[in-house]
Amino acid sequence: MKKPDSPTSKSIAAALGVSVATISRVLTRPDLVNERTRERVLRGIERLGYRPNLAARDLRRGQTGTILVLAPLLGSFWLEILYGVEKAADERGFSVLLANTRADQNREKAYLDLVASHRADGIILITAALPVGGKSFALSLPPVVLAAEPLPSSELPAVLVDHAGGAEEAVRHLINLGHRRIAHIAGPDSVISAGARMSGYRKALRAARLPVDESLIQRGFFSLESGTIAMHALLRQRRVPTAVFCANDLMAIGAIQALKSVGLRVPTDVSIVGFDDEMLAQIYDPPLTTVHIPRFDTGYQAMMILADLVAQKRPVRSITLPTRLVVRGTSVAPQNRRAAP
Amino acid sequence: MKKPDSPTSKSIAAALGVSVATISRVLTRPDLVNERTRERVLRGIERLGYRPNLAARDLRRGQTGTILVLAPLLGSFWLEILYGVEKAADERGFSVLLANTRADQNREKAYLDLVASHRADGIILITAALPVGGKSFALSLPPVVLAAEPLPSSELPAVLVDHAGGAEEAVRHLINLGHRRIAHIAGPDSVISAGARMSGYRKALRAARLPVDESLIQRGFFSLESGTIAMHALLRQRRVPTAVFCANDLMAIGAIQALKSVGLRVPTDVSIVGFDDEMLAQIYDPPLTTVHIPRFDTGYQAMMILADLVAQKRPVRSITLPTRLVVRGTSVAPQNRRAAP
DNA sequence: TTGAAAGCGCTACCAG
DNA sequence: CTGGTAGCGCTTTCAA
Repeated sequence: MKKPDSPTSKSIAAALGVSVATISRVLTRPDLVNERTRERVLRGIERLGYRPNLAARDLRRGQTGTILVLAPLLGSFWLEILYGVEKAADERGFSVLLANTRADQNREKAYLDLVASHRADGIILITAALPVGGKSFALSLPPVVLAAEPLPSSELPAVLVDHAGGAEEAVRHLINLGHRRIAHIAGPDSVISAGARMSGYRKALRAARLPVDESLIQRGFFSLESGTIAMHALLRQRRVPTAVFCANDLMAIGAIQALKSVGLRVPTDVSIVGFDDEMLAQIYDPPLTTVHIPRFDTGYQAMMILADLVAQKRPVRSITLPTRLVVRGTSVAPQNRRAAP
Repeated sequence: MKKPDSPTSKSIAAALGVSVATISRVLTRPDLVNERTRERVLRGIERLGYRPNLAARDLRRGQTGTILVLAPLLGSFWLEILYGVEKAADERGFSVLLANTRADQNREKAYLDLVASHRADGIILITAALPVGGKSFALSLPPVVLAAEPLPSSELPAVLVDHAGGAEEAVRHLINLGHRRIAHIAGPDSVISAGARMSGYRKALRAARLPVDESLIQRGFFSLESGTIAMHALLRQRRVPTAVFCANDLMAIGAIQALKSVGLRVPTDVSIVGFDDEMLAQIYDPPLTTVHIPRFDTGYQAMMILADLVAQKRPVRSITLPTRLVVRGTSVAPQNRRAAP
């Protein structure tokens, strides 16, 4: 029985007749090593299957090469952001720790501590609604970058999305189609981006000199059911809207289902526009007109900023990414009912 | 200017007038410490905001308390497995590193190395189709648990799903409804579970003494488009099937869209059953009859097994989880066309 | 019950 | 260009 212990720099050094310092240099600053020794060491490492112990390296360097992605829940929406983070992390030589806080403050705190505990160098916070532990948080702040969703009154660097602009474009699209009575199914007040989407809706209406009818604004919770309920409420109005702009795709689909359930057709009777452009939007029947959010890019940029932050490179700025309207099958010009037989 | 360095066990020990050993013991073996000292140390730790340096702990212990989840791509399907892994990891005190191999062998190799590099203690492999670096892999094997998808000829502990049983139940459901001409849109040959689903299909047919018509079996690639294409191929058969069992939900929806495009209705003209029970299946119109896979549980169990493996606890076994048929709106008894006017 | 001290494996500094 | 070596902060004997 031999020792099945994995080789260390020391054992490799001994086997090759060089010092551990040389092993280390070959791996981290190869330019400082004579080419022939370097080759020899490299071959030895390969042959003996040596892998540097990153725990030791981390300890010595005081860094981990790992970042933490913290999300309150992990829907398919956030998943794509994660892809982007991963891609960038890969390029910058970081590993990605993933943690799901399930919107629990305690869990969140615990995960934030991972940075203080030297398990990660920084954090990408993908969150909505949930403020992070108040002021005490801001004090001993680890490197944090916000992704996709702003936090109230926070100076943290962030990669944001132009929710208001996207909403405005969506509603303008409806207006250009000829709609005059356009409703809005909004997201919860607690979510900042939901507010931004609503203000975009209002702005587009005002820009077209259309009245903003508050009874045409219903609030939902981003769930399919809440979209259905909101739509039914809209249907009870004296004059039913000819189009509805929904704050996300799921509620848009809920609205469509409500419409179908009372025998109204989309888009013939009512046009619907969603927000987010989830996979769902493309696949649904009819395919949903919606506002695309550059999720992958959001994650990618956030990771890049975080990497700079950790390396204390350039001064960090926040950036806002544009959205893009994707016109599919749920938005058409309003049909003049009286023209029908 | 004071040192903004984070406190270490040494600095805490000095501040409290105890030795570093005591600090360590309070945190890891509190029972070995006198109650009063323990209280005092705990308070001191709290007050000074001490967090043990996990890199140092990892180095000393030779373990990291971190596991790696390796997935070839991260669809919403895998996401729920991830939830389960996370939950269990949380319970067992592990952190979760996430890596997306994008089905690239090199990246996969690199990530596998994270264990050898002491960045993680073990791996949960969520994969399909892709064999992992051949025999050399099996040699210096880190603790690995397979989730959801078996690997060809592998002895690795795994949490599997009874794909064949689920498929059989789905087809039996169709048969019980009165269908006799049931087609199958299969997944790619390279995916083992796709094969299992097909064999379940065959088995159900045989059990009902129904002929297995090979022309009624079309192959797809788990994508929506491939489902559409396969359905069109089925439509070209001399006698169109009255029901189609699809190897996943996406292809089922592709099939439905193909049917709609030629003016056939689901389920009136043709019944459709999917597999996986993705969120999509519930939301789609009509809602899809499909086979539910216990994804969360799969991840949860896999993590539990891995934790045991890492701790070298009980001998590790593989387990197979059952599926569950979810009857929704796309499967009904076949309509007798001749009875129509 | 507590303290002193020996490393875990690596990197980076200092000599040569 | 290379080697020797001092720690990084922690856990864990071994003594007291």
